[in-house]
Amino acid sequence: MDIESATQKIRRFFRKNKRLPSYQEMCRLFGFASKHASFKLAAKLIEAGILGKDDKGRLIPDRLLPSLPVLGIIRAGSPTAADEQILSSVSFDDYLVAKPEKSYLLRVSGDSMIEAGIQEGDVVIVEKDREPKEGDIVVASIDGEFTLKYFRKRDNLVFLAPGNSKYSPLFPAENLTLFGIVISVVRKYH
Amino acid sequence: MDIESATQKIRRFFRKNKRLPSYQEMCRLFGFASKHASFKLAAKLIEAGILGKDDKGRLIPDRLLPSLPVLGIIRAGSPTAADEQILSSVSFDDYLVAKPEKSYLLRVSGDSMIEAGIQEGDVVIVEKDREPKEGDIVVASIDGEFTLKYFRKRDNLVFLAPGNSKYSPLFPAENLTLFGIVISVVRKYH
DNA sequence: CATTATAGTGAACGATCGTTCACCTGTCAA
DNA sequence: TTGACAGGTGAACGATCGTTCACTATAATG
Repeated sequence: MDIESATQKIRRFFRKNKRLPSYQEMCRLFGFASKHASFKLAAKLIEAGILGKDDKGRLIPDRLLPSLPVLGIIRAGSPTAADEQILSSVSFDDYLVAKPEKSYLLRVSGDSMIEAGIQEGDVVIVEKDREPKEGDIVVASIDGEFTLKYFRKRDNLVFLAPGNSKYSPLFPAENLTLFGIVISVVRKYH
Repeated sequence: MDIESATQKIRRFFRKNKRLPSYQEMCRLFGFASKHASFKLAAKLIEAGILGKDDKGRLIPDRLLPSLPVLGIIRAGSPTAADEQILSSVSFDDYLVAKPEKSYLLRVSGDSMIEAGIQEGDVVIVEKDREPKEGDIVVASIDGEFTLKYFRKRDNLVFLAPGNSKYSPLFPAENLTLFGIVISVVRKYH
């Protein structure tokens, strides 16, 4: 049983059960008859940095989580491994949603932010209770209308600007309520 | 100890340790002196659908995972809970990356796909070993140049089209190698 | 051939696991 | 005042946990 296929099997187990297998379960997973075989294999995985250990000796995932390789574009040539490893080990959940208790998702309808690269059908992650800065994309209700727009502030004048030259900026006549600022955008093609 | 604050503490533990606490650890977490108190509290959380149980009696997360509310835009009015719950319980990892073993990440440079809503600095998730269909966005090497473009096929003529009217379509003179098709896009603002 | 290393078996240990049971409070309604 | 009940304590159980040790089988090396 080589390390790579073992990693793959453990990863599959972890994705399915949301936890790591015990040594006993690894035996079923790998076809071992003895727990000690799993124990030694796990030691190798720890050595390889794929698994880790708790303060109290329990197995914990380390580089087991979907660590997609991050490639960089070199102008001419094939894609090569990028030096930055920011995304490689972190889950998208942690990467995209900093404060899950203050966030919600919104499926975008309309084309008012299309020049900002936000299309119909995209999902935006919105964080509440945060002071918007000039240029942020915000979810707002302006005079009863509910929209996704740029937050603009010019000489103490606050208004909402669309990311689409077909539309005009919105100046609040009566009421402007902010429901949060957009911290990330997600799009899925297939 | 009410259910909500217990859920919050367990969620915090799970995010930190990538696993659920044992009843003993819950005692430290909740300030209990007896495991049985944790046991009964966990029973309530299971009743509430927040936790679940394994085939073998182990605790597993159910609705504990970061379940961001998905809101929908009603034309006039405040955002309300959307009927679709696709995203609510699924992690972004599972949502965005269908086949992690065949995927990689690419940080986008350049503006050649800006009209497709893909900007400089965005991260695209690319899946390898997949036959591109007309209109797919692909990562390709054309005559030694490495790019992100639309895959076009017209009357058996294959070429690459940019998502930016400033640029022209690229017709392969010698060589066209595909490195995968873009299945999702991720952008982070803050 | 002998030797060393690698991989797996199998038994055993103390610790921790989930679970059950009996008991001890308070609080609130009858 | 009484009884029921919910919430927490504490001890106990068998099962499983991680870990250790001694042993076997196979392959590679000299």
